[in-house]
Amino acid sequence: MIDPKLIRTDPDSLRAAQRARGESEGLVDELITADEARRGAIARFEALRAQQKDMGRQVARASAESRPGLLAQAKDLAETVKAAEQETSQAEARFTELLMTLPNPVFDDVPQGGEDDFHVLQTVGTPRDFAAEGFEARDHLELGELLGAIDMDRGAKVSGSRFYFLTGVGALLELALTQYAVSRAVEWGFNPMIVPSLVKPSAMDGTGFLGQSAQDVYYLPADDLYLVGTSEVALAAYHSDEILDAEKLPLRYMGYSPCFRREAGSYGKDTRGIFRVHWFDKVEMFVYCRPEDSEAEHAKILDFEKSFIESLGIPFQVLEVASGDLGMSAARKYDCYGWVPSQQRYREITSTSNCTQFQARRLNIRARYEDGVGPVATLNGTLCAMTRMIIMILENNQNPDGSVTVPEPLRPFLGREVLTPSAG
RNA sequence: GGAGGCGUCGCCUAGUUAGGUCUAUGGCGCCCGCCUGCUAAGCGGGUUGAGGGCUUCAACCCUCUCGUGGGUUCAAAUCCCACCGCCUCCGCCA
Repeated sequence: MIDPKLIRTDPDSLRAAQRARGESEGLVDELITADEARRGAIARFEALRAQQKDMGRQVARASAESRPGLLAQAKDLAETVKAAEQETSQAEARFTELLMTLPNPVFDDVPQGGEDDFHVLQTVGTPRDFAAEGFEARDHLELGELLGAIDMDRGAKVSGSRFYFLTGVGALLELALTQYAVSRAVEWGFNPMIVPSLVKPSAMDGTGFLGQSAQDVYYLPADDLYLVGTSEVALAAYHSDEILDAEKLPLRYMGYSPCFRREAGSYGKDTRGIFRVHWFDKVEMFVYCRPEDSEAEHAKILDFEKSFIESLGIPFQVLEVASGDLGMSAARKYDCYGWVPSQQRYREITSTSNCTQFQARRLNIRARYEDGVGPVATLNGTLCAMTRMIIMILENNQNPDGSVTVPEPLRPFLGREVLTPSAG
């Protein structure tokens, strides 16, 4: 069930939003036509149905003489009702189909353009000058191999390209990062959740991952299940078909799960190491809130991300992503890009999206407000994507001998201050 | 995987064996009122939810809702089919 209020609100701003994304404005007109058809069909059907019910009562009470005549009438009516019912369900299906293809309207002040038109909002920290320190920075894979932390060769042997094993201190590092991330999230009031990474099509579609990004998703046809690319999917669908208590908003969840990505469009890109892999583990933040609070909640999530990255001593930039690169569900998106010394540039480590009411409408998540029932807003944000964060930590904290200094906050969880190359 | 049982309006529950004011029973809980110095008890009333219409609000009207989706029928909580979920037992397994 889709909340039909969506397209009655303001067709003009929907058209503008479509323009901003470089998407078809005609879709909006089609939607409006489909909605009118749908409403008309429903009204006709409901009226007929009322008639039919009334007639049913008459038949039940009818005397033996009047019964046959009434029955004949009722029979005719039943056919009309059936036809109207079919028309209604077709009109509904058409409307839903169109609505599911409509991306979330982008906020007006989002930078226009595509992948390269992001705005840099902030730069935090200063990249180390390795030349001045007298040595050349190793990349994360070289360091990982020296430390006995990353094994790509056997990853490829066992599972194929873009798979890895984290070994020894590598495994310990991920576990420590996980513990640290979870402890911070809990401290900030997020309810920790370990969530399924296989979900039904309704969950995948509801979160907006079966649109343009469908080719990036693993699908298990034998079971009609999808492997999630982020725990956002399970966390969003968690409250699907529910009416939440507005008093309890915002609801803040932290999800931990493996994430699977086919990386279909990225052949030959970032093939070295664990930067771009088919599977990684991630601690994710997810928030349900009142629509009018979504921008404030978004800012909070971004602050949490910044605070987490900064606490690990990684120089980074905060970007606001441009309209054409937002994906289907986001009305606004901020990415944090961490410094990668071996590449001499900033690369994505976190991403937070304000999906406003988009996912809530598709997943039928509402709340009971003072003035009635309506959709909530949903937001998500990366707290710690393990592989990317491991890269950042290894490269930014490396020493000339190939050892890596463990960032202060991780030490209690890792039980050591420095990772040293293994003798063998 | 095999066998059996069960899904009713917050919770429990009647109704399903002969389909028809079921326009869903009763209890608990909750809400309002009465009573009371206060509380409890007692008494009276209300209470499934969603969508839409109308509307200042309220009232009122219509549709849908008995796990979900189909089917049979003039008419389905009730009959038929499929699916989903839960429980018990067996097998297998972490």
